[in-house]
Amino acid sequence: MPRVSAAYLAERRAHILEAAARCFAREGFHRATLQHIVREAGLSPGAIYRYFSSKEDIVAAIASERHAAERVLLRGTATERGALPGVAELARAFLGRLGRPAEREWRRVTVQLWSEALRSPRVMEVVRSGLDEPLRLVAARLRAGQRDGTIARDVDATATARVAAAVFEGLVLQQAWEPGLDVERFVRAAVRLLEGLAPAGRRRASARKRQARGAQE
Amino acid sequence: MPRVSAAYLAERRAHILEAAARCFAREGFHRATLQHIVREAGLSPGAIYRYFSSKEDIVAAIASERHAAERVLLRGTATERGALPGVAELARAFLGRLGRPAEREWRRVTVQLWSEALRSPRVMEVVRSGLDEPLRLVAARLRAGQRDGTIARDVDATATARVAAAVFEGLVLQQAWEPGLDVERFVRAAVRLLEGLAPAGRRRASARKRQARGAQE
Amino acid sequence: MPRVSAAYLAERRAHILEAAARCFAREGFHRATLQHIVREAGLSPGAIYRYFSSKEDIVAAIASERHAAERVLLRGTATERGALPGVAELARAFLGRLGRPAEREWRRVTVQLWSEALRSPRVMEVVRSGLDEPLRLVAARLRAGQRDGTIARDVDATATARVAAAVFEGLVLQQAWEPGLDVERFVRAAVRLLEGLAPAGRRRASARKRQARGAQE
Amino acid sequence: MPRVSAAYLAERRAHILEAAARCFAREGFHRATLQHIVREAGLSPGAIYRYFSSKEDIVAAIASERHAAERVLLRGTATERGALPGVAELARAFLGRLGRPAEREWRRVTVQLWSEALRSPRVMEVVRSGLDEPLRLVAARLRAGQRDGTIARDVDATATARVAAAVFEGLVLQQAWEPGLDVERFVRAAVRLLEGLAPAGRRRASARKRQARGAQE
DNA sequence: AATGAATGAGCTTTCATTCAT
DNA sequence: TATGAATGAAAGCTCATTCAT
Repeated sequence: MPRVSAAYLAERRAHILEAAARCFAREGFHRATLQHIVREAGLSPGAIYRYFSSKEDIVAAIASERHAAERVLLRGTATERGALPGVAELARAFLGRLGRPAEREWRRVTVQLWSEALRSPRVMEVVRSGLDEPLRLVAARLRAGQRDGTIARDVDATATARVAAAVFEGLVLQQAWEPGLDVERFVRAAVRLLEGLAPAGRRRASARKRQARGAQE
Repeated sequence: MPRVSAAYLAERRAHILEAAARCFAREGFHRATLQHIVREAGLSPGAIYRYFSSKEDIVAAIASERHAAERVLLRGTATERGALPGVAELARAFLGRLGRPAEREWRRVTVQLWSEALRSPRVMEVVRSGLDEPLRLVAARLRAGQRDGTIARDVDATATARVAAAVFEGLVLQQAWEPGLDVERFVRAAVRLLEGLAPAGRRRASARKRQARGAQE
Repeated sequence: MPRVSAAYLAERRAHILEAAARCFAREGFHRATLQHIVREAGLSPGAIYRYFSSKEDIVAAIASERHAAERVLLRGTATERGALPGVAELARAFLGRLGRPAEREWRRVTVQLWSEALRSPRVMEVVRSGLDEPLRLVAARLRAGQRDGTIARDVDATATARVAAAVFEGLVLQQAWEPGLDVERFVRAAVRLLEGLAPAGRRRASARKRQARGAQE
Repeated sequence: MPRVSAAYLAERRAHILEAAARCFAREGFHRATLQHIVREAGLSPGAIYRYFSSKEDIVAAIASERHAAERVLLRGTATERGALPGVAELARAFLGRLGRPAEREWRRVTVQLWSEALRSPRVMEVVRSGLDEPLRLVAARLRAGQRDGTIARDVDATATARVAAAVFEGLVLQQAWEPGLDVERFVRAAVRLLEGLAPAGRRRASARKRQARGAQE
């Protein structure tokens, strides 16, 4: 099948990546053998190696794809609204997406990428650069909120952004372990925490509204 | 009628686990071979198999040890103080401990256990039961705070406990990736978030104290 | 009804063989992959297989080409002069040619063909028929020398021809290992040995001439 | 089978080497797979890798063993006799040994080592150091002969030693190709050539003796 | 209780060859 | 004719595990 289009090649590559991701989600990077991927992709070993130079290359490519998808998601969130709602929207975008059953596979792969990053500089680079941009963005929004008075001045924007990222990571993890987790509820609790960053005086109104609903469970 | 004392056996077992943990931290569960562990422990393969039935058994044992250590830590935190300070103390105990360089190895192993849990029911069981107890404890303290008025009624204690656990997990992860991370600052930001859970009226005083210091960075 | 001329085909074939020989000289028959040859020739795998039915076919073709070239060289040496000078000329023709840097590649390929012949009847046939003709020719010249009195009667022409061939082979080998080898000097020493085949009485004159120069090193 | 003697280990190693040599002689280094060697040795792949770190390591070890054996052979030849007989003895020792059917396998392996040396620095080193010592020894004996008058002054000892080595190499090759070769006759012809190095005057007597037998074939 | 040589299934990767285009 | 993506058998090698000593 010679002289095929670039689109065909890209599609083939994506096809392999998807097959590999399914295998990795199911069995882990190390248990999933190339034979599994070969079978899942319906190809031959040689075909795989035409698109990727090694198994690790596939892992790194998956990390990259994931990273790219998150970057798109990140940039898609509006910046127009107030700082606190902006961050909350970000949280909903990221966390909410994870709740979708279709993402189940990705959550499992993501957790593995975290651990793989500890061994593979290539994966580490992808994973860390995937963390840095959200960190900067959230910190910037928090600082904007401090300037326009919607966020208390005593908040450490940089460190709080890290905490927010940690919440996201922890959710990915807990959901990977417990697919039935109630993400909506988790997200609401996270957003409630964020609202505690508002200056003391400004919290009254929203607090009262919420009080009406009452605590759950 | 054992030829050697139980203490000797326990010591041997612990010795192997420590050697294995060093190997796992250094190379990951899958890259670390039994030969590496054998070398690190200064023993023979046969000796290892006298104490553990398989490599996975070693991994599970490490997870258990970790779990037991955390349980001790958890139970060591006082319940006497008010709810919010109690949770904050818990946060400091767990998060602060992670900052110690000596724990660096453990952080790396922990992240790997998370991903290993996805494949191994045994590890999963240990890891999840290690999460459940803190979850219950934190939720209970939050509810106690709601009863005594130090925590707002609109807070979802159960979900917030999960968010708190997520913050802990995210910190473990970020520190594993970036050993130089400023944990103190991270912990302060996390505690600040928790304080936002206080009822609107009660926050004025502490907020003003903090305002004096100003935000960092 | 060929679409392209026979000359074009032959040229293509030769082009591939040259590319293959360069690869073989550089990496050996077994390390050199068809992909290497494809790249070196600037063609596609399919194109190669249009001219050769297998990798081994290329090897055999290279051996044949080499053989043909040597046959030409062999027939080009004059038979007119006396027997001993005739053999010496042959030696000079063969050995001297090897000294040329351009032949370096061929020496490496030749040594590999020798070893390949042990496994491949096709290569063996080519290699041995390439040895037989020189063997017969040299033996014939030695016998002619015995008839005209320039070579001692006690010389075993057939066996001596083999020894002469061995000298040639050994030189190819030593030069393949050590490209800087002083071939001229080697050839002189070999010719000097041949002169020892002259009947005792006839050696005086040439011996004295040489004595003047003295031994080297 | 733990804690075995060093002798057992050495024997095991030798056993593997012999099995490998048989495979290599039969199929060549590249065609002979580890599985072949495993089967021939009656062991498992893992067992082989306990003694050798790679297939190439086995090849190099075989070259070394061969080299060591030749060194012993070389040193075993007397130096007491005159120079020319000394060299002739050397020739007989080396060449004669090759004629033995038991050495057939070794000849085939040797030819392959020559070609392997072109690709493997390790093998090259072994092969070349195996050539250097005989070269020096033969050259020294030739020079001794020149000093005591048994070898003509016009002989280039160094280059002639190389020619002698070439004769040896050529014989190995020709015999590998043609196991039925009459080595005795080849050796006699080679020795006859060496005798031509005697000063002109001294050759009369031996020449006449030989004349009686006459040329063969 | 401890040793460590041995096992062997199974890993990732290669590469001569094919054939739809 | 030529292309080059695809094949798939088989390569070298690893390593968790066993068991005779």
